[in-house]
Amino acid sequence: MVVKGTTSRQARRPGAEPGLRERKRSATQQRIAEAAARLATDQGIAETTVDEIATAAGIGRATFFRYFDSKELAIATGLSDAGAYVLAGVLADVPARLGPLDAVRAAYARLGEDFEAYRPMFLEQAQLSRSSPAMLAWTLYLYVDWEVAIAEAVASRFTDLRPGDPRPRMLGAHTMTAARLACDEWVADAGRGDLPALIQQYLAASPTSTPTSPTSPQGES
Amino acid sequence: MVVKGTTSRQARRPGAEPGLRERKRSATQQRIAEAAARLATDQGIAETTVDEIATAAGIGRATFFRYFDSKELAIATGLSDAGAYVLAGVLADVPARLGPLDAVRAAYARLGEDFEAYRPMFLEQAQLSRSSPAMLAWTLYLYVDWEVAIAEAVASRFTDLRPGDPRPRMLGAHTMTAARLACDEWVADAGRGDLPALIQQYLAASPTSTPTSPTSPQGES
DNA sequence: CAAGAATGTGAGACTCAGTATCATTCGAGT
DNA sequence: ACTCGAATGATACTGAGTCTCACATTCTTG
Repeated sequence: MVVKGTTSRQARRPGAEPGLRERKRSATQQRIAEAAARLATDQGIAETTVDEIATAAGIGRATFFRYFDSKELAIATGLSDAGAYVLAGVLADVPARLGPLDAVRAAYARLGEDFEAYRPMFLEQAQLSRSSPAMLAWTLYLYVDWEVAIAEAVASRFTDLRPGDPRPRMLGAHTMTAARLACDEWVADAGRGDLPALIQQYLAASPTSTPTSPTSPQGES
Repeated sequence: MVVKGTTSRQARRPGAEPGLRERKRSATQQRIAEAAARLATDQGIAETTVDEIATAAGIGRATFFRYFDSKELAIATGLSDAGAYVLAGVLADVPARLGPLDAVRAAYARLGEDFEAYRPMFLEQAQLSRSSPAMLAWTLYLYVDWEVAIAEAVASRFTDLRPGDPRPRMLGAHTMTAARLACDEWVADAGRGDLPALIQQYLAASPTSTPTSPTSPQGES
């Protein structure tokens, strides 16, 4: 759902490699998202028009809307391409013996290792995502895609998984929620705090960690 | 954040009852949301203009945007006022001995009792919330308010709650996620299934129900 | 390689969402 | 009653998002 659907009535057989048309399409998609994110980061969202983004991406205005439903969505996509989507990829490299939740925590820990290098860029993007109601709304919309990606990435770690099992999707949502709330708190603190640690704290705060049980703070970075 | 903030520099002392001005304001807010939801339900979202909503609510066009940031937000608010916000209210009436998660499950069970009466209306609203990317984005945006409301409603059920404890917010998000995903599945099934039961299933699928541990099905409907 | 079908593209026109301004009206407190 | 701050509505304006159509590009089939 990240790429706006093509009108392809001309179905491609599943096994074949993507043709020139599809490669061009995803390349254009990426150029637009990158241009949108860069312009919005530089000049602000309101000051960036779709015309500018389209020109910067080397396409026409009408074409822009064939790729993204809204300006905010293009920006949010460009911001996040460098961000949370990689989590699904990292998840694949985490030891298979780890359970779903532990795998997520390990993946975040891995990502947190070179967090400091990206801190300023990350803060800028996190602030931009929250800078207006419309921007936040479309960011939340994108999170759904990430939830699905994470759900697919962890699904194999569930044993006795029945079709339609709610657990992978719920874990995907839980993961994104932890990231979102941790980011909220981090941004509210002007990006001074330790975001990876915050994420781990939120991840640990599962709904079944009943108050009577100690809910050990889990202070690992 | 449901009501768009007033510019009130003339602070009202916290104890006093709301004056005519504030009562009028929330009444107008509600009239707009209701008119927006009704028109959108009747004619569709794209076919409903802000002008129509404003006229139906008996206000001017410019005033509309002093109450809502976007058309979709007004519609989503109108749709949800009849829906999930009541959950926070029901939560207060649930026996105090229940823990946070059990309280949520009990509250949903209570709401599910007269679900059948509202099934058609509920389905219509759920479909409308998912009818377009923009509508879904703004619906997700509203869910954040509900998360906060639920978090506040369950906070007292956590023992040893430190300020800034992530658990209430995470539970609020968990609750809304369960409702959202259950609704997705329910809508995909054209509203034929048992929504309350679905919600309970999703609620039970907590991230710590590790696959190695039996993950007791918790089959109470 | 040729030709036709399917699809992607850009230009321009159009509707309407969302913002800003300003004169007017309304509510709260004296 | 009087005054100040806030809410309102009319108006005008920018720009998002949609639509259509002519044209270009890619895919397919022979």
